[in-house]
Amino acid sequence: MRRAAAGAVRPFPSDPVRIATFNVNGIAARLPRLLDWLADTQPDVACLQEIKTVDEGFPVAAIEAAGYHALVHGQKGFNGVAILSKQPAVETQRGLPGEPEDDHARYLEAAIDGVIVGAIYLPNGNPQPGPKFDYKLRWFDRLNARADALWASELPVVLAGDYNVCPTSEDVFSEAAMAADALVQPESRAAYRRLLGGGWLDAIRSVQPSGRAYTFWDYQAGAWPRDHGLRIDHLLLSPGAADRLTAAGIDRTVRAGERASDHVPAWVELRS
DNA sequence: ATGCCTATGCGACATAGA
Repeated sequence: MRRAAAGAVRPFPSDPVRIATFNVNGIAARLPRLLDWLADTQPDVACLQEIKTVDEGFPVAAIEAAGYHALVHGQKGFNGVAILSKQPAVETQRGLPGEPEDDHARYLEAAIDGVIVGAIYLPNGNPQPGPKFDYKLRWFDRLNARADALWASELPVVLAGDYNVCPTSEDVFSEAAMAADALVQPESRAAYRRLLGGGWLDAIRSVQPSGRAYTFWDYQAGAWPRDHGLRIDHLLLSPGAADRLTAAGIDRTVRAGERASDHVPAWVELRS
């Protein structure tokens, strides 16, 4: 398959556009793995979560050398999102409106090559019940409001990221082991279902309607070798994007690498 | 019931993750 060379604009406009999401769990610790993955899979857009650095700490030079522009919404120590793109990106939103005292860096959005791409790092919400879980649900409400506004624009939109929700029991290695976890609570699942009910397409499930499609394996308790995973990284497509969907997948083998993130990338391809 | 493991911070343990 023809793909753009690193650093070049897409030379064949008829090629599908690949848009990916990857929770790197620390850009500083993960840079070698990130660069390997970019070189191997050549996504046109990559939404990153948990960069765990301020904007000034982002390795812009290495990312540019790999052929990508970078938009960064960072934070000291934890959280932080970024959007990498081969084509120039125009930022359309930084943070979600609706809660001025919220200082977490969890949302960044840009227009790239005619597609609106939102990078999402939804709050984990543990322990639940409690203030962190309440924050998660409020943040989910704000995301739903943003999704409604984007829907109304009728533009092709991809909302990609770590949603910290296992949508159904098929997305959890063990419902019993996870029963008390914020990721599987009915309120969390209901908020995610509200997006789908509004018409957004869960791209991974649209190509693989059932069965395991995990994107996360804990570092602890041998979760990866036992395949005790979760599906929590999702790409939601508006109708304008869904109409162009040609493929979607999960780069599962990334989890086996040296000093891997606990998440792996997920991606979609949209025809031009 | 809890910790297991990993990353970050101005660190010599704590916080956060999921």
